[in-house]
Amino acid sequence: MSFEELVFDVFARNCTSRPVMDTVASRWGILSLVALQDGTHRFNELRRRVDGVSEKMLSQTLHALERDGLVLRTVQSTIPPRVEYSLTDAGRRIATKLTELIELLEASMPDISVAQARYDEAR
Amino acid sequence: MSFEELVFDVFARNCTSRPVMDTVASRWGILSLVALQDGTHRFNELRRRVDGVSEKMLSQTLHALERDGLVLRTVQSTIPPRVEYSLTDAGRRIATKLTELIELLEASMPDISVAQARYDEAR
DNA sequence: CTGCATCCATAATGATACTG
DNA sequence: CAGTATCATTATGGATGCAG
Repeated sequence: MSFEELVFDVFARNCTSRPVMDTVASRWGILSLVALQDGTHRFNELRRRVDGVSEKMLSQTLHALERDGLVLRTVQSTIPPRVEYSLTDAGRRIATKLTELIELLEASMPDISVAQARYDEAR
Repeated sequence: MSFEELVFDVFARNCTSRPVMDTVASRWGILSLVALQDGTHRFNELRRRVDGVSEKMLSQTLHALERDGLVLRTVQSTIPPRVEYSLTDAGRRIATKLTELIELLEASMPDISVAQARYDEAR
């Protein structure tokens, strides 16, 4: 199976890259990937780190990222079970870029806050 | 009004950067910002470019980006009206980073497709 | 401990029709 | 052209119960 010669374009309505982008750039997808950048983490560890995520959404997000080959999930069938999540090489590359985006956005927040205040003022 | 001394953290549940990140990294937020990278565009131009977006979502997304100070909206009250959208400096910085993310993701799609096929195969 | 399954409430999204 | 309004559909979130 080879996809090498295909062109992927997120601007195209039915490109297969669209759902992948939706998963990666989703609210919890971004935070999950970035939270895994400093190494392996367990489920509830991630849950605490990604403040506000529900069990259900974190589980769903991690499975989607695993399916996309960005997150690796390893299970140790001990009692109690130990499930660990980490990034694949592709996942790490994307997480790095997401971190840059987050840093840029957080650095822009002062300007953004001022713009929002001005905008809301005007109505 | 000064926000300079505040720390913004998207990982915190109630940080004001969270909704901004949601807007920027939303399905249509990303594509709208990147579509505006090569200059000024009109509403229906963007609508054609961002394949699959509904009128409502494009309108909503552009308004949110305008409120965040990332997109500039200029109206010429002629008949028919001419409304133009472009990026602000902050918008341009973020759009540049989003473009890098898109390029990275599109370049990773061959690997991702293989991973998805393997994953789906296994169930 | 790590989750999946289910039910329910609410929010986001989309299709369509209509207006200045 | 550039939207808004309305309604239908879908996604998301919270709570709870249960299993390996």
